[in-house]
Amino acid sequence: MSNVKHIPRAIAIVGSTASGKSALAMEICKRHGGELVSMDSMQIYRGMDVGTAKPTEIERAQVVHHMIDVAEPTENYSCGAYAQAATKVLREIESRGKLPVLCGGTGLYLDGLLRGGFGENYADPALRAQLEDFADAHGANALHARLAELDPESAAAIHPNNVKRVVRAIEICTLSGKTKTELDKLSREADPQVDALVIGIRYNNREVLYDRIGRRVDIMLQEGLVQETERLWKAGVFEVNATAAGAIGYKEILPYLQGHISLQQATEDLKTATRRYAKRQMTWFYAKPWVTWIDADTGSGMRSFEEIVNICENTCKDKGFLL
RNA sequence: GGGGGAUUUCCCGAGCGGCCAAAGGGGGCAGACUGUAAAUCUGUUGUCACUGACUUCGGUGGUCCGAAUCCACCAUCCCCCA
Repeated sequence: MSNVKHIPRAIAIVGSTASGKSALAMEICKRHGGELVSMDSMQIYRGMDVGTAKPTEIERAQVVHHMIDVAEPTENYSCGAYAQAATKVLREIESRGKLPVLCGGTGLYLDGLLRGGFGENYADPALRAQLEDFADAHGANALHARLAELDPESAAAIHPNNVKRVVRAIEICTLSGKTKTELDKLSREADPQVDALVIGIRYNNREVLYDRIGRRVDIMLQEGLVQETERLWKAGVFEVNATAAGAIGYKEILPYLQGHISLQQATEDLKTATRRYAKRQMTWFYAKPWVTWIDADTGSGMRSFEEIVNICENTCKDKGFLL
């Protein structure tokens, strides 16, 4: 039979938005012949550049970037599709003798990659719509009861009010012919797709991070976030109920374009939404025992970029991911 | 100068004599999340020695067994007449 399947090794850099993870990942790539693999559910989409803080042309010329601009904003990408495509990319990078460096803030995508076992992408928009209508008509609890019949364990794990998740779980059970619980179990037992050293950038002083977020938003506005949103609007992104329409930035600017609120209000909303998102990312990553944390700020203030890069390199060396 | 309406907990905003530490929303804080995830959802949000006590509803003083809710005056803001 076959030998043990080779699993690509990779360094993964995670953290909340505006944490500085991209700059760190770029630097690691430059120094060690790496190629960057984005783990970002929104940089996936073409034409969403300013709002997703996508790497610039210059940056992409300096370091090869993957998993960016692989789908249209009007289509719906998925975690499963990401896991499969990214796994392939990682293998290719390694076969080229380069170092794969994953970087991004979409925790679910990282999970998908680490756990593996994703097969077919179970999705049926018509069924989905039908289930949503059922919830509207009969209430969230009634829909939840349907899931409880199909897959009691999933039902127990998902709050009845979380209609979106309940719908998705029923969709998966229906299309796969298995319970979601069974599929999760299979995925847990499957071989991991990547052997990754996950490094997280952390801010002990939240104000420091929030300042960075504020500044980043101001820059996005200067770089044409409003115009970009308008382009997406005209392309119909907001009409088709696309995943991309839920991206922070466009969602907050749209009411301004529609004349409902002032640009100042939209800017404030955007900053608030970004801060809240950052908090959710922190909650997600803090709960993962396998993240090795680097403190971006110490008791005496912000660390220099140089210092952060050095700590990261040393950590990678200690764990055998860099020579 | 005269008449009317406001003032509520971080913000917006309900409440119009007891069931009010005060609805609801926002924000904050904490959390969940393996298949749409920058999404979605949950809890919590006056203080404390916390199944109870204490301090809050512009200010001061009243009425009442009892007031955020009624009365008087003061302060600030808005509208109308002049």
